[in-house]
Amino acid sequence: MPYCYAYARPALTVDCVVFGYDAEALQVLLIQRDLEPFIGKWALPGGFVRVEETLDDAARRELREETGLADLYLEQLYTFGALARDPRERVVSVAYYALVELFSHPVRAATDARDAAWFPVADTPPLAFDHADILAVAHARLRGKVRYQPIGFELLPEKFTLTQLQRLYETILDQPLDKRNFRKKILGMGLLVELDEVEQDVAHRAARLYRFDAATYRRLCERGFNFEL
Amino acid sequence: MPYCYAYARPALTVDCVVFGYDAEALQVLLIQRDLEPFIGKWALPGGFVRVEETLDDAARRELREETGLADLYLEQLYTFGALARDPRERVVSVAYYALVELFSHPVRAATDARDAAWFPVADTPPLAFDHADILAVAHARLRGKVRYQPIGFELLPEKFTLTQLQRLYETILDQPLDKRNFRKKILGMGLLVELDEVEQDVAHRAARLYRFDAATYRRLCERGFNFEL
DNA sequence: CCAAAAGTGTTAAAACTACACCCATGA
DNA sequence: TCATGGGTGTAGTTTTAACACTTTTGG
Repeated sequence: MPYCYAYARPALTVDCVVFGYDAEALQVLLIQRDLEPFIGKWALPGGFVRVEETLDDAARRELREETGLADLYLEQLYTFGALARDPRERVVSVAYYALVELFSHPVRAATDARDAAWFPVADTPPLAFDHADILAVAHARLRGKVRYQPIGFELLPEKFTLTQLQRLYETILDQPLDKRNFRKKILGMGLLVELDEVEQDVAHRAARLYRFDAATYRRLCERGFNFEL
Repeated sequence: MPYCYAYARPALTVDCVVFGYDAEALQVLLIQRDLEPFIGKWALPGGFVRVEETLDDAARRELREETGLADLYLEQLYTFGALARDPRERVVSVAYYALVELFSHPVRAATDARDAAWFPVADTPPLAFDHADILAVAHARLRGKVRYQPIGFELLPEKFTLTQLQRLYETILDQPLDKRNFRKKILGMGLLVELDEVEQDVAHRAARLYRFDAATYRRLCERGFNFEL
């Protein structure tokens, strides 16, 4: 035990709530623990923060190590510090949430994880630690944030149809949206580029594809533009 | 050094950004450090998290110890984990922000603090550590949150005039508001109770006093009400 | 030709913005 | 009686909400 301090210190971890979207429901990436405590239980990916890495770096490293995911939208969520979160000892955890396009990012279990898999947010298995609380906070944050930041696009492929986008918003906000009003509003912002492409392999009229124009968004933001709904 | 661990652990602190409002400007409560490092410099109140207390408890305890403040609106802000935040060693800090009615809560310096005083947010002395960054994040959060949560009332006395409320919003949002439109909107929400009292000791017509009706607000929230602007 | 989803405008109601004068009070 | 801020309404504009049919395509 070579690391000694004058006062007791809580352990510090990061936990990541990774959201994906599969045209049916909002999904969350869980790992099945291969370590005590809660061995065999499903949990959020995460682990201890090293003393020489930032919190963001720790979150990205743990995600890479435990699930194989890299290069995703990641943002700090909240820090959980209840006394009995972890049965072993006092552990404070900085939670992050991430958004990823589910299909183009296959996941694989690795370090400390027996398995890694997607579950519908509304229907997860029982989770280890206070991870159900963390998931609930993350879900609430996503619902709130999606209305005034264009982060929904992180959950879709680069090219998408307006109907896909609408379904995504309907799923996250859990309310139906009017098709014409939705299109008017979203196109009116001028943040979508209409592509010369349409959907493939559908048994009906193919929809036009669009992509989100991040450069224009940044430019508009500088001029005081606010994304909304 | 009786506390030893198998891996190195960052130290964990809390820091508090306490906002007040004095009819002129938004103020922040700072303490003058009486300890190394940054001895003599102004800083946010805060300190180490004890292993047997929650983060919220630590924030409240440090505020009480260093400034004498208790019973205020307190909310977690963000966790700061840059590698060189503290020149001594790796320290991760969970930042909180608090709102307090400035006049009825006198502050006094105490533990580890040579002095405690209010400064205009827009004109603080140079701050220790990364506390200027923390203050900036807290200020941005306050500006954002005040629009869709009725937290501005925490900065005013229990009984206030509509003009005081309007000035507060103008100060926080840093933009002028139209008097008639502001009154129409805020009264239209039905969250203010008109009292049978008016201002005292003013050299002109005395304004009616109101108070925020927290009970009604909670009731409306349950029915899906959303405070806005 | 049928099924399925794409795409497209209008209208009424509500919300927002801009704006100016009289009133009450104390000095 | 004057200076100071308190209190009040309306009209034009913009935004939002509700709503249904025709088109395209593949099976």
